[in-house]
Amino acid sequence: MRVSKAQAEANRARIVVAASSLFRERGYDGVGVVELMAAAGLTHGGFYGHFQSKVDLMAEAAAFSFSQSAAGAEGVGVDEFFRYYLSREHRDARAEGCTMPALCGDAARQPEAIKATFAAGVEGLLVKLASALPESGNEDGNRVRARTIDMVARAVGAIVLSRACPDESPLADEIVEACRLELLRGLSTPANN
Amino acid sequence: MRVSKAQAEANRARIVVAASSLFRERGYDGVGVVELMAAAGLTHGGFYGHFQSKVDLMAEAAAFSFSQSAAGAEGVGVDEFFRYYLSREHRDARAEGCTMPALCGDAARQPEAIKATFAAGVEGLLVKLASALPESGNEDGNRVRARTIDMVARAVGAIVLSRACPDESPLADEIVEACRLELLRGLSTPANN
DNA sequence: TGTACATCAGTGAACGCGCGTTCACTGATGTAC
DNA sequence: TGTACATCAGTGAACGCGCGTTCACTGATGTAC
Repeated sequence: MRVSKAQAEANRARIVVAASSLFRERGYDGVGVVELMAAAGLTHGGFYGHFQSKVDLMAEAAAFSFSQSAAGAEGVGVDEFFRYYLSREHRDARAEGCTMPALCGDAARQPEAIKATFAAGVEGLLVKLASALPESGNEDGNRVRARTIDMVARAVGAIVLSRACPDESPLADEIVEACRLELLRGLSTPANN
Repeated sequence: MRVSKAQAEANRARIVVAASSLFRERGYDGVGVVELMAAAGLTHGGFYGHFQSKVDLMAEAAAFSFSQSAAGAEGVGVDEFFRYYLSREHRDARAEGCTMPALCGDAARQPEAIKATFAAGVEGLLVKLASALPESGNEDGNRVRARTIDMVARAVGAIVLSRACPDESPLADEIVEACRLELLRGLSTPANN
């Protein structure tokens, strides 16, 4: 059942796309190779023709979702970015949402290759946000960088904490809302201390 | 090989203590019942005499580590609390550190009983911190609560992101340090916006 | 352009392994007399 | 206080299951002539 080279490449791409969603939704240990391949319309035996190992796909899926997020955030203001990031919609959209709150906990226990992919994803987001931040005359680059890191940590932490609470619990909603308000407030009155 | 009632109770407690560390270090899926029991000096067969299921122990271990953290933070200033929380020591001490950055990602995919335990742990920390916060005349209770939630999210997010970076990478250290500085700065100049 | 054949993407059975859980058994504890 | 026996905490073999990975095979693709 050989398949054209173009078809094979498309199949491979479909595996990566499906994996990036399934992993975000259920974690690296929560999805097996059989299900990963089935989600791309294939059977599991062909997996090792495309990837060296499951860990290999984990890294590639993470890289894909980071680049996808970066593309999606193109031309979006910092304000707008966090307004969506810290929303109930984003919290509930695990499969399509940001990879960081979905998989950083898992990534921390994975091989260095995966952690390197995550670090690159974080760095990419930091650079993008820092450059999109409204200019503030009396701030040096270090301070802008520190504030950007802090904002990302707040946003990731809020989603992580909110998702760990029972579905529909008041605390889950309170967390994303409090963090959104506080973060946006800080954004409108930049570094005055 | 029956054992005295007191001994059995002590054994059970040792299982919970060992589990709370092992789960934090390697995640819920990363430690099996055999290893959990071995860490308490027992064999796996006796597990179901103490707990209904592995999930049961997961909830109990989380409750234990939250109450342990609460006891350890007794009488500690907010300032001092976050100074340690956002340190490389804490980031590297996964097995003994805060349960939130270690297991919230896993908890999000677990049954509601576990998520309820996490929500209770978060709520407990929020109450403790809010009451320990230095009084600020012109802030109402809602604002204090929101700022407390925001601080916890920042701290948890920073540890989560830092641990997802390769060990010894500059970014891993930069994240905890930037967040510590920003958070402490905000603490010393309370809500002026 | 048409034919003959080598290539190789995808299939599905099979591998060893560790998982959570069950259960018949052991033997010290705790109780009844 | 001492003896006889029921209780039950802990043991370790066994269960079915799903995991990541391998491999002999199939048959359409792509190539050589």
